[in-house]
Amino acid sequence: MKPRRLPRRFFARDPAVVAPELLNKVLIGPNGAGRIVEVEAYDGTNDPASHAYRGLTPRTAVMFGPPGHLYVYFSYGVHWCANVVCRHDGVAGAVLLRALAPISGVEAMRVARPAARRDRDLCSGPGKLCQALGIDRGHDGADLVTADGGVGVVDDGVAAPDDAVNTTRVGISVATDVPWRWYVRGDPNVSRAPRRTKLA
DNA sequence: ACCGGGATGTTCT
DNA sequence: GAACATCCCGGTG
Repeated sequence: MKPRRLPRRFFARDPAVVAPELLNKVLIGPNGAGRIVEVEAYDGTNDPASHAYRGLTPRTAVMFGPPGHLYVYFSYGVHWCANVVCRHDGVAGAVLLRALAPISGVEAMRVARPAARRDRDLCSGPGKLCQALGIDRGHDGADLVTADGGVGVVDDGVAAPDDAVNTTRVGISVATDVPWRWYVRGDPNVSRAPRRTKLA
């Protein structure tokens, strides 16, 4: 099947519906492309873990805009993380892209991520995949449907898995019991669960 | 393998 | 000040 960009209406639904359907779609960035193998849904209205939960701020404005755009935020003062904006204009929601299986541009990704020892380390985390693909602040608000800023999501004919693992989200401290993380079963690029810091 | 700690901007209390 | 949708490196077993 010839690759096609996803239509706007694909994104204009609840993030928890869009997220598992994004598995096996292809994210294109400045440095290359990768198959989406891990995602998390964040609902801006009812979900205290969402950046948009407290309302519209300069940082979260993109999430309140039209669906199909990229919401890019700066994490821990070090990394960029990329989300796909969902739902309709005025209602916030997003899907965090957590891991990719590299497809093309692997050489450029290796240059962009010198710390990656193996190719499976290139895109196996939300900060890693942005560094590998060259996604940063300049892509916040970019339209994935028109691929305006060099970023886009396409369907190349690989269906979303019907046996994706559905579990709780990673790295948050509220709503930790909500099962809004999905990943491709057995894929080596899926991020490792962060080590629990020792509690007092 | 596991663990501790550092980096470091933005947002919120 | 503290928390944060993270990642990397170095020490120890």
